[in-house]
Amino acid sequence: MNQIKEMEDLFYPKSPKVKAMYDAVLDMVNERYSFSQIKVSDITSRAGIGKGTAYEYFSSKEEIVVKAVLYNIYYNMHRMERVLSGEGSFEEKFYRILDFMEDNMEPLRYTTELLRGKCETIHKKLPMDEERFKIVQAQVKAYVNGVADRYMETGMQESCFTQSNVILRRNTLYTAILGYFVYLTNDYYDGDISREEARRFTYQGMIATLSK
Amino acid sequence: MNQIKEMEDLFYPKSPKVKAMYDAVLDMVNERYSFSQIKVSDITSRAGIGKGTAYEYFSSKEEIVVKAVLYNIYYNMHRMERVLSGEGSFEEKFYRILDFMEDNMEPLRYTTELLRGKCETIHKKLPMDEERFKIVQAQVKAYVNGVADRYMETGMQESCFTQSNVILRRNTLYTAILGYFVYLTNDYYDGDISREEARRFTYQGMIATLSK
Amino acid sequence: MNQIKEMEDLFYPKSPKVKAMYDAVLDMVNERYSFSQIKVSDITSRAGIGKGTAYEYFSSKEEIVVKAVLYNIYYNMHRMERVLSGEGSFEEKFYRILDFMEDNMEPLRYTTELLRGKCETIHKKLPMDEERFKIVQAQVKAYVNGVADRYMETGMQESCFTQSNVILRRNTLYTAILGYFVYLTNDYYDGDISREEARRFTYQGMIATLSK
Amino acid sequence: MNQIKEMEDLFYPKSPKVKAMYDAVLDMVNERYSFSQIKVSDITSRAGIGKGTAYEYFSSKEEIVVKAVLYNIYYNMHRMERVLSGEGSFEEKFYRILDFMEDNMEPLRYTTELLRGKCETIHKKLPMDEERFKIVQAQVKAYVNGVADRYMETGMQESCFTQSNVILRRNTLYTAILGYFVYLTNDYYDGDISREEARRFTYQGMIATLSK
DNA sequence: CATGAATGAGATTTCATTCAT
DNA sequence: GATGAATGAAATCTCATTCAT
Repeated sequence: MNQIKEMEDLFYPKSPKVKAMYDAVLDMVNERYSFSQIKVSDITSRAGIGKGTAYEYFSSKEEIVVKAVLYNIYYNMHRMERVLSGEGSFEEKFYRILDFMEDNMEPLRYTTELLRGKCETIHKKLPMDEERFKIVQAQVKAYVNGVADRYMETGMQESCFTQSNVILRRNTLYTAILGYFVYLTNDYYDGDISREEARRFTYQGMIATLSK
Repeated sequence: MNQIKEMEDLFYPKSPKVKAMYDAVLDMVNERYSFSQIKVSDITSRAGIGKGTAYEYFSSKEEIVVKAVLYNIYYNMHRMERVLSGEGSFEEKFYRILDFMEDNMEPLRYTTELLRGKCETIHKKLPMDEERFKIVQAQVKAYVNGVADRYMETGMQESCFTQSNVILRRNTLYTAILGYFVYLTNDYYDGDISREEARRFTYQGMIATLSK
Repeated sequence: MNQIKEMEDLFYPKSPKVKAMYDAVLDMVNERYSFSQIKVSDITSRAGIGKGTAYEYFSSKEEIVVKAVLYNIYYNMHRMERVLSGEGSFEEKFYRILDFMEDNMEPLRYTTELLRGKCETIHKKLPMDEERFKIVQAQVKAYVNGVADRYMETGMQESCFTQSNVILRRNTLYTAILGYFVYLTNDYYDGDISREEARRFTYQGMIATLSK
Repeated sequence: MNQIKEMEDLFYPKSPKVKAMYDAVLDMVNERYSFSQIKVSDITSRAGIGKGTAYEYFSSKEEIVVKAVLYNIYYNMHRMERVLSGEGSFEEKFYRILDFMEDNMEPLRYTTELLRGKCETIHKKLPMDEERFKIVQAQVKAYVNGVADRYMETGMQESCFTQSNVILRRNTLYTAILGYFVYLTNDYYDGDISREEARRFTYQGMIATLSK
């Protein structure tokens, strides 16, 4: 719990300029710029600040981009958590998750890739050492898993499915979300399958997988 | 069919030096080097040739890397196709697919990311124009989809499931594969879920999703 | 004499903040920071003041550093002058000079190097023009030479040596001091020659050089 | 002896471009450029090569400059050694040493300053670690001392002086050379003392210091 | 007066690409 | 064909200086 508190301290933007830089990075991520295609000068000009200013708040491009995407995850998971702990059925909330994923597809992909890539180059330039970075990564993951687990628990309580193994339930949720991405990036738009059909089919697949 | 023929001409390495360069690129991809982390000098030194030689066969780094990964897909899909048209039950073959995916996880991820990224920079440096490139991309996709569709058809014939919509079947296969990736990259190794359990659970989820 | 008065006006720190900045610079010089390694932000943070404040009193980094070292020379030569015009034999005073040099070795070296370096860059940033700067330099030199000459005159009066040429006497004094530096930076500490031996040998060398 | 061999390997320029870069650095040193005033672009343009070429041979500006000055010392000490082991009296050779010093005053000063400065910044950028660098430094020093000691031994043999302590003799030589620098940088040119007088006086001071 | 956030000119460094051999 | 030394455009990063508060 105070781990999350630490993340909050780490990533909550202290200044509007930092926020503007995070937004600039995330815009570029949404426009599918890769890490090396994102130039510091692009970030600062989009953020409407001078190039040198970036280095008042961060010590390298690597730090800017990594913190921007971690901030994004943290910020959005927070919003999602509120939605999931609010009103609505298990199924309705599943579609809210898909909405959310649709809005954040690119940063999520990007984060995954960034966190998985050959990191030597990146780690060397981060202010935190590799050990510290792994802890942060683990915290993010634990946080996300916690949100997913609590959500799946409500599905169980609503008798939507019967599977009681927490890990299988969680991974099945992740798989269903990825499955929806498959529609998004492939066929739903070419008319064969409507967006609604894809969503319902995805939901039912998850339920079927977790039942009996 | 002559589309495939064309790909074959395009990607089948004409010279052992080209093959060595493709292998070098794919090794680096497996070691999680990102596109910008792959240096031309690394490729040529790993391939055991001079740096200038790369430009005898390709006109840019972009061309080398893109062709290497497309070659990889083409080559492996070919092998997979033979497996899938050979002996064995639908379920057995599913596990062969997972084997294959496990062996080729990195290049597959990489290819996906590379083909999805902001391509202006890359396209500008490819010898084919964007139009031409999209055709190649579409051919690859159509080829892969064809293999998947024929495989799923055999599952229908063996009465493993009842779903008759080709697109839903295909995407459910892709989803199941991605779902197995979720285990690979997350939990199966930390002891909660064994590799075998993860595979069986994945298979059954796919069958459940496609039944009734 | 009114030249010295002018130096006094120029370098006697008007405000405790200026004094703190001079001290900060001199500390860094003693720690062997080169001119470009001394950052304005280091000076001000060591002096315990804000960065902008430096520019209330000086118009460039160059001016701060140059005035700090000139101030240092002026201040210390003043102290030395009092010692040399006080009680004690010529030989005793020589050892006091060596004491003093030992304490101020780094700033003295630094000043020498700074005043000798390619000065275009530095001059362009000084509030005084090159002409004016040369005058100040000449004043410093004349002042130092005056102190040395008066001291050597007492050696003559005490019949320590016979050389009557003022310039030869003065330069021999400087040479002896440099010679002691040779011991300080080389051998005296490695056990072969003790600090006391080095000092006595240096003194006797000077006397021998100036006799008959 | 094979230590010297190692230095030779390390500093003898392998390519004319490297030699041209060394010359460019040494020219700038002679023009009194400080380390930070020497820009890589100046070095390469003076050497008549492209900026990137510098990084084919060296991995940082620090390495270029440090190797240039070490090369210079090594090269010149070599020449000097030949002179000192050739024909001529002890006194004649002393004036040859002064000639040599006059020609190489700037690089010698510079080297001294460079090797004495706060080196953190510089060491971090050298390809050799601090340990290795200290060994090279020690080799240079041992080499120079060896040349000096052999020369002073001949003075003893020619009965120019009586002092038998090797370290005192060596340091007295160094002091005499520095003493001549005092004339060079101060008074000899303003007409009071001729260049010849300064040299003779310096020689006699050294002999007097080392006699009886 | 005092401050420190903001700036951008200018430095170092990288690496895809060329081309003489 | 094959090579790798040479290149320079373009990137990251530093830090003296300004100026609104």
